[in-house]
Amino acid sequence: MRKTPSFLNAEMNKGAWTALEDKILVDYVAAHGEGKWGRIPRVSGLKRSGKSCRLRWLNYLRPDIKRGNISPDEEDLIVRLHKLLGNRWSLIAGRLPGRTDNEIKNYWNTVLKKKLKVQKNPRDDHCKNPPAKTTGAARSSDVATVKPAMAGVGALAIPDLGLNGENSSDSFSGERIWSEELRNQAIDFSTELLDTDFNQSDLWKLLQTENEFDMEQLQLPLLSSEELLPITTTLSHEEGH
DNA sequence: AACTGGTACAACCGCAGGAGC
DNA sequence: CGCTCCTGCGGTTGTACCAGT
Repeated sequence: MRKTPSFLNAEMNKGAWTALEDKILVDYVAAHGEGKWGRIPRVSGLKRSGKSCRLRWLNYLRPDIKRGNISPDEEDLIVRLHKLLGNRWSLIAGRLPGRTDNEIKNYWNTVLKKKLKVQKNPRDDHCKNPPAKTTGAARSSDVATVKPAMAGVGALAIPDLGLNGENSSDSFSGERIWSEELRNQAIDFSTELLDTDFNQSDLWKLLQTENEFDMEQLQLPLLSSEELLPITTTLSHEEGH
């Protein structure tokens, strides 16, 4: 791989961005759009590498960045996605609107790693956050008729509420109930997977090649019948056209 | 008030892969 | 086919901030 010429490196600023640099970058993107990051130093005179500009824009300056703490719902989703995808931060971030891969990665490394470690060794935390067990209220057979793998992938994001409406604890957050918004988002994810040619998708190939996809092993709650409804409806619609 | 250790997060680095020539 | 450029990803580092002593 080619490296940036040393004479350019010598001129590049490093470290924290100044307000002026931010403004130059924002102005550039407003005028030229995203992409072609390597041209920014030449065109705008900004003494930052293209990579640095891209990172600054994506992780900080982009207008749709969601500021503030990660909500418990988002935290749950991160944990579930991480169980399935591993350290694919960009994929995980793709399911959390307004959050960046860098932010999620940092959050995982500084917060969630410790939380999960405590859950694995509850004595360390004297049962403050006892690890919940998967109830298995919704069995894998429930999804067997609707392209089980796909339904399962979507289901990873949805805590099982139980067929009778009572909350069963999920693998991370105990008995807390997800917000309607995030639940809908997770169901959208499932539907999206069905809408797309999932068997050809990168995610599907990844799951197959890496043999990571095992819902039982992951102890992830599967979709209840209620939650499967929007998916089965979509599928019936597709197959019946 | 000064020091210290821990935490959170911004930023950098190396690498891989795709596109265009 | 190989080279160059560009983009994106994940791991790691640097540092500001904060709480505790």
